[in-house]
Amino acid sequence: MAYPFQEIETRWQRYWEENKVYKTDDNIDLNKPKFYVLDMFPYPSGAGLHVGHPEGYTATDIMARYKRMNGFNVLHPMGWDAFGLPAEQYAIETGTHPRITTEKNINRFRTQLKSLGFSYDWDRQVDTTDPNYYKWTQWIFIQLFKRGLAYLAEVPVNWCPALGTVLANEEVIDGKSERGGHPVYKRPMRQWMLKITAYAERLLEDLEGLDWPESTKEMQRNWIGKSEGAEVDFPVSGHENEKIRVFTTRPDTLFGATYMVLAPEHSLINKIVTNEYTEKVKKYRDSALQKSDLERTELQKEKTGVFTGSYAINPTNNELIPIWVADYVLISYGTGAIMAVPAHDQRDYEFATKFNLPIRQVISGGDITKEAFTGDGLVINSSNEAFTINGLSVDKAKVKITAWLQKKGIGEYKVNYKLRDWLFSRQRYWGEPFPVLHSEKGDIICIEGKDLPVKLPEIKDFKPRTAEESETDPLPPLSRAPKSWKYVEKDGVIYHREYNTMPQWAGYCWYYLRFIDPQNAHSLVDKHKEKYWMPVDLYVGGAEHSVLHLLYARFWHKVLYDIGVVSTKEPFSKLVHQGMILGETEFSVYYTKDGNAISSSFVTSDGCYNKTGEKLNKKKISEEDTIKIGDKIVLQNNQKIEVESRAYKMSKSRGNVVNPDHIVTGYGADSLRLYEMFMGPLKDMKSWSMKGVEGVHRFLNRVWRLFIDENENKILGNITTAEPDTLQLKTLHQVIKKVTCDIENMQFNTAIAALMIFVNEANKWEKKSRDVLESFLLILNPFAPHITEELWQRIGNKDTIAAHRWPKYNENYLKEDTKEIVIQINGKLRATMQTPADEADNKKYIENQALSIEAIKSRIEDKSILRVISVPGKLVNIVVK
RNA sequence: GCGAGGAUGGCGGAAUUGGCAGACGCGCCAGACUUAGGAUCUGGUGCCUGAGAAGGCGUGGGAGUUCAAGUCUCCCUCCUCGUACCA
Repeated sequence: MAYPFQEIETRWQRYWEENKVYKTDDNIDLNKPKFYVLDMFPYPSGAGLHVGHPEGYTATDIMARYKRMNGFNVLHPMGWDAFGLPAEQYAIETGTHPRITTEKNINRFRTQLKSLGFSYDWDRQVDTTDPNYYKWTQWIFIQLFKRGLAYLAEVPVNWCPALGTVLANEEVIDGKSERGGHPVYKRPMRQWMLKITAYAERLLEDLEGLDWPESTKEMQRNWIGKSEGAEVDFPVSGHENEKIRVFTTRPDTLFGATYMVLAPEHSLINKIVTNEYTEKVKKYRDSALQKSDLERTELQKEKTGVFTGSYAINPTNNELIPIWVADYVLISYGTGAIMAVPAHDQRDYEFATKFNLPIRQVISGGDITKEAFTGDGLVINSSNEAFTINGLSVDKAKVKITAWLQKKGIGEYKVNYKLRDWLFSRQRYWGEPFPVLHSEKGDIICIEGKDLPVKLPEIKDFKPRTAEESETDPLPPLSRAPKSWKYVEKDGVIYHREYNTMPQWAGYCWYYLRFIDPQNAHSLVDKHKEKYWMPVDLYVGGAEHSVLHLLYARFWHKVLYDIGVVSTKEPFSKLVHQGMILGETEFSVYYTKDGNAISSSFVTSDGCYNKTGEKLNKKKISEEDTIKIGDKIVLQNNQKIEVESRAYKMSKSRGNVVNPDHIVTGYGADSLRLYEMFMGPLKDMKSWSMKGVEGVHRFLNRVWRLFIDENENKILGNITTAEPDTLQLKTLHQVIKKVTCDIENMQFNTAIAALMIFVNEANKWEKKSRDVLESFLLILNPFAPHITEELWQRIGNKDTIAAHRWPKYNENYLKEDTKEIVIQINGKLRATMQTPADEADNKKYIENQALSIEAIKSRIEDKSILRVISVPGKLVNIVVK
């Protein structure tokens, strides 16, 4: 019945492994072109592989196999991003050392990946938790430190009590932790920071030349958040020595600044607050500081703030303007203080309206009685004795006033970035130790050379102190390491080690370099090898890493470039995100408590009846119970009731997770690979369908029967060495052309469709040419490596199919004797005609032919021809009236 | 709010430069083989009208450009993703 996929797949996987068929040798022919194709390496979770993993991995595997067959040296490695929270959480819960869990999970992942037939060079696998690997992660940190790009600072950090650790800005989403969704609070803490801001401009500029999804580049641009403007000093009335420096992108509206706002954390507040307001301000600050990020932004649309009692002086007109404290100004951006121009900034407008502060229009346009005018216009109300910008456009006014500020020494042109330095320490156990030592006096020295790596010490209690007592600094697990690890004597001075560890991203930042030279004990990567293999030609992975990993890795890469370790400015020249695979489409009906069905169009997004607000029960039904009428899907037996049809993200709780192991057992790895590529375009989100798996599985069975007599279990007798006929050659060369072209463009779904067409055709042939079938196996091979190896061997070849060259198509075989020309009347298809190929491009000829066709003649005989348009080789359109 | 992407049969999706809409697969219908079929093979299958021949309508909705629009322009609706007081 079904071809013996299990036996075949096991056999060839063993063959590939034993013969190291996919090994990328260290001594390669450097004259051959190279192709470095990389997957974002996985975190080996306890849950094992899910069907999302093989999607990108199959795509890269197809590219790797295709490029090898085209004479490229291919680097196609796999490894493990194995530091991280889950193993540590498991350790906390069960006392199992994270190393044990990690090893177990890695073994499971590797077995699973091997069962899918990926052509990785397993001799190159790297593991971020391997001391031989993190030695170099630590080495890179030292390079950063030596260049002033890593520093300790007391900074307001994102403190997540539930996780017992601090998080990077990039790891906080909507005021909650990216992992787990726990609330995050701002608190000052002394932490390691990486000066990614020093690279902001280069990170922004170099995006330009990358072949990456536009959306991802745009996200990085937004994250870097470059804005141009000016910094301006405002003197504080009654405090001769104090001034408030603000950043603004709208210096042209300086005359319209009617008040100022300091962030609650601003250091000047205590100096300038008047006695009368001290108590109020303190209260406000305390409450603002206690709020989580979420409370300060998302939940609080209404502006709040308090007056300090002090006034600043608007330098353009010497007006006294009140200084307020409000949490809509963030300490972490710009200078932590703003000049408020309520007429031309919506946030300031809302604040001014609420607290009755003056609003002065300085740009013409809009209606400032209703809302702030942020558009373009001409400057008004903006002059003093010495100087005017009235009548200028916004752009010109910006330039002129900035020059004036600069001349007076009270301001200057300034570029600001939203990007902030990268908070690089975590209060966790399962991460890379920092290769530094601290002395009592606060000196920091690096650990280098033979003292690397600094290995993780053995400890028993992996728990971070989850300081609900949020006043005290959290104590990282490493602070409980044995004294022998914690203290180090050097030149008579006792140092203690760093107790924080690096975040998971650290090892992820540079693994693509280690794959090039994974065993090198002397350097991170050999210079010559690096020069040959870099940059990564194709990088495939999820869009969730658009900012985090891909920005961090680019930053480290640029540092490594600056110190001569790598030869390219950017690590990944082409990037593709595979789309998420959702579960099977589900159909559901909503019911009230009384059991009445409610049409889905009356159901709110949170599952309530929009008429009564009642929370509804959702019941999953089978597709057979539904019917589509018009553009609505309704219940078969109650067609008034609309049914909700949706595919959901796979999740354990929803019970719609598809386990790749089951597909491999039931249909084979080739079917899984083929199905995932056939589902739709790689980049698109798509939903799983078991029927679809069966469809491609049937296709592979048809391929099998194209070669094998199932009763005899041997090659069919009608496969001969005789010359193929022209039709067979044409069919073959069509599919070679289509598949070649589609693989180049990573359009695997249409490549597979073309392969299916070939098989449908070839199955009709009475006699089949062995050459033709072999060529077909070669182009099917990257998609379905096992079945093609088997048939390749059974048809009489001794060696592996992987060693053979990709077939070339020959245009001569694709030529047609006749071409079909479409005939339209007024743009509507009315007939087609076969035309000799050598006449098809002759306009006169095809027009005359078209007009002589009976079906056309009869349609136009009582009408007059206005014009005839013809496209050579394609169509004739007759315009009549 | 802002930014990006998307909407094509019953479903997943095809469709160089505007030039036969719906490739391929699923599902469905009919037939063959069969003790049987949820195996396999053959044929059919966008919708509507029609016995048929044929005709009309069709790429989220509305306008426009064009001999010709899924494809180009403008407006609108909905969906997905990202982001959110960044001065």
